Amino acid sequence: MAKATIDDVAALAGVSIKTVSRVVNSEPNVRAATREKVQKAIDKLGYHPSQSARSLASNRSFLVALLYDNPSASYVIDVQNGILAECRPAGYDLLIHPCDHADPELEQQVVSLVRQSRVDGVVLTPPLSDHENLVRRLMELHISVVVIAPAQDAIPCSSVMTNDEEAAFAMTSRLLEKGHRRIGYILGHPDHKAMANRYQGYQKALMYQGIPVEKRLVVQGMNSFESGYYAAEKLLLSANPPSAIFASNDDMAAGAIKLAHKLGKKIPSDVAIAGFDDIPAAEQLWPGLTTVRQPIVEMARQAAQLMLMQLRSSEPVVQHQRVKSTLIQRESV
Amino acid sequence: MAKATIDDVAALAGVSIKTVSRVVNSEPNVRAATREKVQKAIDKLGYHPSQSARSLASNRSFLVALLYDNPSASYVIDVQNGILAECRPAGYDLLIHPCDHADPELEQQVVSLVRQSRVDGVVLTPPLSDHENLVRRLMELHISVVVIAPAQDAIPCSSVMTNDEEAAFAMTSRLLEKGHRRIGYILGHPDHKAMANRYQGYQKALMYQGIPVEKRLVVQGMNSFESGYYAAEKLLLSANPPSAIFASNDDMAAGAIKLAHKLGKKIPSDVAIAGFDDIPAAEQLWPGLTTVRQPIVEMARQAAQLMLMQLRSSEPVVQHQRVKSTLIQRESV
DNA sequence: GTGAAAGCGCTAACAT
DNA sequence: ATGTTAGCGCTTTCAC
Repeated sequence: MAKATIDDVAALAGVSIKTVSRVVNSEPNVRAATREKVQKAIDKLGYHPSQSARSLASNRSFLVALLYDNPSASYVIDVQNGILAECRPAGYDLLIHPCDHADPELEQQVVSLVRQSRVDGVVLTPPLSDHENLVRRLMELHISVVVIAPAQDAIPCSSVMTNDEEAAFAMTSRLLEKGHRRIGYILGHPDHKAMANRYQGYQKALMYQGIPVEKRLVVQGMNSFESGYYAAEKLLLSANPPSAIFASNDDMAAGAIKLAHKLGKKIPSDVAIAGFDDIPAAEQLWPGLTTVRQPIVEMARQAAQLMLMQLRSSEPVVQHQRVKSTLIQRESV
Repeated sequence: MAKATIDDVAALAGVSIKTVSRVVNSEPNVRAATREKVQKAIDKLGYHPSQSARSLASNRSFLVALLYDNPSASYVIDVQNGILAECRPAGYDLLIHPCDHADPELEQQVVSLVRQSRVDGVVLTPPLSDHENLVRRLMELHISVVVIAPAQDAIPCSSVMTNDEEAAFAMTSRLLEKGHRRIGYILGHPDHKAMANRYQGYQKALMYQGIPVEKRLVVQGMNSFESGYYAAEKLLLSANPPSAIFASNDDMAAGAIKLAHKLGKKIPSDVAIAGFDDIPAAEQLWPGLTTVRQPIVEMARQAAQLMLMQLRSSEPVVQHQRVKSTLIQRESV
């Protein structure tokens, strides 16, 4: 059973290759008896259709690409798993393609990828989701494009959105309920536009309670653990330190927690700390990190579903899904 | 510039398609002038060769698959990145394929993948690296197979090995130097044979100092954070608790640290805790986790190099690389 | 409900 | 150094 081809199967089953093709692709217009006969031949020969051959003939690769530029391993893995959960049963394989959102040649590289590998669709994660030129370029190639968690729904392709602003509003409100009035905020990477939505939520919650947003309580972070550590340093070593810190992602919150420990501050009594994302480390930290959980796997699944939908209907289908994040209460707040 | 084919390029350049093919594949026997002429036509038309067509014609897919069954996101991402760093420049794309090492149908699924997608090579990570039947099956398909960190070098294919036993020996010795005499050990998942090597190192270090291995100080873990937490519970709540705990991976060590905090024990004065792997969380924890760093990205790169080497030489090439892990001293020991 | 013929866009083996 | 001729293993179109 070296490598059976469709001809071998057809010969063994005593039918034409077209009929075998019909059976393999679950097409109609085959008598049950014929179908069974063919199936038997397939099993006996251990026949597996060649992707390359069917790609060439049908001009579809059954390949989906995931483009990402995200340092968070857990995020990427969750996205991969979510996409695969939908794509695999549908017969699509996943090509992964990490890239640099700031690379001026990004667009061209991606075009090469799409043209060469003939991928049928592309999924983008933040911050690529907000790279309008890239999205436009991709759509010109007439392939299916879906973006995960774009900052705005202005993007002209299907997307799965989150309620980041709302969730950040809720978290800030929670801090407020606990009696905190001076709440430090660690901003996310400026290239990640979605991070701005979280900051919006923070501001709105404060304003809602008539509390002014103090510039000195808002410091820049870059999404990394280290940047969170240093941002927290600015906050906690200042003349009038905040009683709580809300970091716009968990890695930075982890940095803040580590600094608090170093300074001998008790969490949450001396300083409460909140994060955003619910990375695996969030529950491993001491104390457990109160944060916002994004249903990443679910988002990726929905993105893949949108993609498959588009792939099936020859017409371009643009649809926007929305998922909800939830507040996870642990011990750090 | 809808979709140029090799014929379009040949026509525009005024040469035969074979010459275009030569230029595209950087083959010899083309005059510099001709090469340039063809290149210009390629650029002008925005020509990208079709993978499907060349796969079908050459019987190579330029696709490599990564098979893994590993819950650690950082591990998988590191492996992916390492492989891509080598494969991409060589023109190979990466297909990812998470799977279940305990699934009785695993072998068949993998065979399907390889036959259908016509992948040229497969990389396996633990615990798949020790799945002898799977490896054998894969090799029967005459594709290039490389395993990362197998427990033994008995596997009949190329591999990149680690010195787990040695590193565990070193870590245990470090604990001994610090004066610890009762060192608890949290075993890894029994299906991960490589974990047994770490335990070997622990035992040998103790024996080397004439210290008997106490059964009560060795508890079973399952590689997860939770299992580490419960294993540490058994150890620390026992009648005569150890003064140090060596967990065979970082996730379990993190669990042990969390429990120690809960019990109000100071780390490392009340109980020292050591891990293995150096996951990103290791430095984010409080106190920082003393652990063993495996050069995962480097291992993956080497694995990819072995694979590419094999892919280039038609003969099967079996080669074994060995990388060294290093002890990372932080504050938990 | 089934089949025959014509490619898909390349590479391989052999000319020239 | 360059060109010609066959396929690779399927899907598509159209005939029966």
